Amino acid sequence: MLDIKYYRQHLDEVAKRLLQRGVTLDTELIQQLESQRKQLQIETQSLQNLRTQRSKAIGQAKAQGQDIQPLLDDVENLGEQLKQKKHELDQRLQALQTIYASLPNLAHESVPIGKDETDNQKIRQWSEPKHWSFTVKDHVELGDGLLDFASAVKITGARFVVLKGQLARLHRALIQFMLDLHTEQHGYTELYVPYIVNQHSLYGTGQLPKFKSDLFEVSNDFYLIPTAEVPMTNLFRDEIVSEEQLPLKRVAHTPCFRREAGASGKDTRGMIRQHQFEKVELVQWVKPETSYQALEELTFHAETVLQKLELPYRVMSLCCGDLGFSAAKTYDLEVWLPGEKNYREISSCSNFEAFQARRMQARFRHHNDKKTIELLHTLNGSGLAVGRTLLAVMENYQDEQGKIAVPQVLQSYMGGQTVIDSSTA
RNA sequence: GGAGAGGUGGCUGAGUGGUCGAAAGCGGCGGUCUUGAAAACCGUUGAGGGUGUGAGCCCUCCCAGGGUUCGAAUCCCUGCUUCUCCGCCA
Repeated sequence: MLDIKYYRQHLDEVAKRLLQRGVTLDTELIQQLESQRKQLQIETQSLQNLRTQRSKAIGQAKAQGQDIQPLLDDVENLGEQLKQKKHELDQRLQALQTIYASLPNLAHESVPIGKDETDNQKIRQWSEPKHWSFTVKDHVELGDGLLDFASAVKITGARFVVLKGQLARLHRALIQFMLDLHTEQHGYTELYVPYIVNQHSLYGTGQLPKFKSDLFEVSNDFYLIPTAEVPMTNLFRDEIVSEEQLPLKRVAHTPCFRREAGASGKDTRGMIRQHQFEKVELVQWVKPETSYQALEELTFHAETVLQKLELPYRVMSLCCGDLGFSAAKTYDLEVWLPGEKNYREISSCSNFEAFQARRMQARFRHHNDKKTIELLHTLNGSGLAVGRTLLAVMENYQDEQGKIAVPQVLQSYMGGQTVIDSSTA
């Protein structure tokens, strides 16, 4: 959410910038609601003030043994009036809150203008797709025997997978490798977090109220996490940290659960788009003036995983129209998939500025001026999506016989094994 | 799952219907003293919001959400949560 005061004072500018993101703001309605709100709030508060004064007078009179009946008669209607005003005020406040909470973040000035993913801007590219002297297979063919979709359908349903043998181990090796890299070389502290969260947490990071249909609801007020961003970022909900603690950097590996409600028919082959997948997530809490530098660093931390795995990728700056709800700026890392002959998203690194922090009241106290409390800026990025990394490794490390070489950095996590052969694994 | 006791400011903890946003202590910040520091002493010290150019004035918040009352930290209901005991359990 944006600063309410900012909405009030710069409504036209906000409307203009939201339009870049494809969101039309009914400024007239907002202005109308705001002016009603202002009037009702003043009236309500003055009634509350009156009530307090009268109640105190009654208390005093009673303490002195005076007859309080005349005073009670005097306040007879006050409660009813107050109730009425409060109700009217609440209606306006709720209407405004509903509008404000459903509005996305404003894009940073450096974000490319555009409507959809075709307008995303390529920032850089690392390495080149390999040239193959044989017909490459995709991960579904390569994983024959180890990548078991049929069993998953039987156990659960579509968009799940069972991994077996050396492939399951490679999957686990990737997780260990990523966690070790980020904790040992990039300064992140590892976390283990709940995979089920309440609605307050989902509101804080921006999944609720707008994107409920993307989530698996376990029971009333319990949801499976769609990303570790939710439990991690909410660690500092309603907290005031001291400036010296910043930047805070955390990493966690969790499964992620997504309904993929809007994706029916899309990416149905293989394990590109699953209801359950593993992700290693990077989260940072930083001072506002450093958040864009932090975004570059965090993106580089994610890129490092791909570089060490020697997987060709490119970095895309998402345009206004393709930006996620809470993000002010996002870099997507797209890995080369020979089986698809295409780059596919494998990490998304975003600066949310104060958008999430405001929703969750995550703040810091200035070191020099202890009275000053300011909202933090939050960032996160996948470092990386494990399922997609696994299939990227499979497709990029295949040979003519359909065997998969184990990337060098993973070999120590695989007991020294250098090749996965699905016919023997 | 059963029984009992709790949840108050950064922390400890008092407050069981009236001028309480809340005693006291600790901690923090500023000062006096000191060559410096400590000690001692003095002062100060929660958050969110409304309104106003401003000084200020005002509202809300004592786990959360409802309720009773002229008035609620205090009484009632629901939920969450912590601790102790019992049961069950990876």
